[in-house]
Amino acid sequence: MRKPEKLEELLNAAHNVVMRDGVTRLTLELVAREAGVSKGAVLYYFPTKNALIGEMLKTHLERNRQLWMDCLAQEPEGVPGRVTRAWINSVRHCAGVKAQEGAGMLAAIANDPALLRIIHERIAVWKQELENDGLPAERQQVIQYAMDGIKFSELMGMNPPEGANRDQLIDYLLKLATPGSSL
Amino acid sequence: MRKPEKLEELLNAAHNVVMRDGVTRLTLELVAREAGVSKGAVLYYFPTKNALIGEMLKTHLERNRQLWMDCLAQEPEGVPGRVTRAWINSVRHCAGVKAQEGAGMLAAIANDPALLRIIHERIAVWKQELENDGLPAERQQVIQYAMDGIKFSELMGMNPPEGANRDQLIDYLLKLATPGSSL
DNA sequence: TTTTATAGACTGACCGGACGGTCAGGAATT
DNA sequence: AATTCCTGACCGTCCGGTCAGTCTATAAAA
Repeated sequence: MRKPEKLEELLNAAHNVVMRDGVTRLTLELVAREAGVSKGAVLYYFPTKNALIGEMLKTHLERNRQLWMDCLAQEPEGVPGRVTRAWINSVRHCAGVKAQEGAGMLAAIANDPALLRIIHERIAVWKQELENDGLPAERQQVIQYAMDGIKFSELMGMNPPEGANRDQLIDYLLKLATPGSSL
Repeated sequence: MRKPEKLEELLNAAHNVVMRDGVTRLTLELVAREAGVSKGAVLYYFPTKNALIGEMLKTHLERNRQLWMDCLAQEPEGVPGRVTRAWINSVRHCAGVKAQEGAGMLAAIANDPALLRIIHERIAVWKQELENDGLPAERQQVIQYAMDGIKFSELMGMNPPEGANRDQLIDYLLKLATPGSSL
C-alpha cells in the first residue's frame, strides 16, 4: 500500500457506498466506481475485501477514540466520573455524524464475524476505562448501557432518540455521571 | 404454503443455521440441508428467501411480545411503571436464549434493509406503550435505552453483561422502574 | 540532452464459485 | 385421477479475486 491519500480516498468511497446503498451493496465494483477507478485499483490497495473493511473499522474506532480523548481534555481533573462524562459528551457531538460513524462496524458484522473480534477487544478496553472512573458501579453500568442503546439504535436506524429529545436524554445521563446528583 | 408443522421446521432450521454459522451463511441450500430436505422444498414453502427471513422476523417479534405480555400479567395493577417492569423482566428471562432471539433480526438487517421497516414500526409501537407508563419521562428514557443497550450488545455478542453482573444490572433497572425509588 | 531501464500505479478482461430462483417431473396422498 | 408435496438438475447473475500487460514518472546511462 503506497499512497496514503489514495488509500484514504478509497476508504472514503467505501464509506459513502455503505451510507448511500446499505451494507449489502458494499462491493469492490461499487467502491471502485465511487472512487472513479477500476476494481483492480481497489484490490491493488487492499489485498482483499476484508482488508478494506478491517481498515474502515480501524479508522472508525480510532476516530471515536480521538473524539473521546478530546472531550476528556475538557473535563476538569479530580472529579470522579470524568472519563464517563467525556464519553457521553463525545457521543453527543456525533449527533450529526452518527449514522456515518458506524459504516465500518456494520460492514464488519455483515461480512465477516471474525472481524467482530477486533471490535470486541477494543470495546472491552474502553469499558474497563469507564468502570475505573470512581462512579458507583450500578450507576456506571446503567449509564454505559444507556449510551450503548443510543449508539446502537442510531447505527441501525432503529428508533433512535432525536433532536431535543436526544439532547435532553444526554443531559440527564451527564447529570447521572456527576457525583452528588440524584434522580 | 400448506403444512404448518413443516413450515415451523424450516423456520427452525433457518434459525439454527444463523446461530451456528452466522448471518452471512444463511443460504437456502444450508437451510435445506439442516432440515433434511432439498432446496426446492424450502422454496416450495417460502416463495423467496426474503419471505423466509420475514417470517423468521415475524415469529421472533411475536415471541418477544408474548413473553412481555406474560410478564405483564404478573405485575400488580395500578402501580405506575408496570409495563416497563414487565418489559425488563421479559428481557431477564431471555438470558439463556438471548443470542438466539435475534437471529431473524440480524438476518433481516444483513439481507434486506427494507425488512428493517417492519422492525422499526413494531418497535415504535412498543416504545409508545413504554412511554405511557406513568414513569417520569427522563427516567423512562434512561431505562429504555439501557435495555436497548443490553439487548443489542447481546444480539451482536459485543461485550454484553453476563451472569451475576447482568442480574444485578437488571435488578437495578427494575428498581429504577418502581415509583418511590431513588438512586 | 537524449535514450533506455525500472519500478510503481492502474486497467480491463477474465475465472470460478456461490447463491437465488426455475422447472419438469416423480412420489405420495386423497 | 387429481392434487399436494417434493426432488434434482439446471440457469443466470453477482462478485471476489487473478493476471497480463499498459501507462507514467523518475532515474540511470549514453
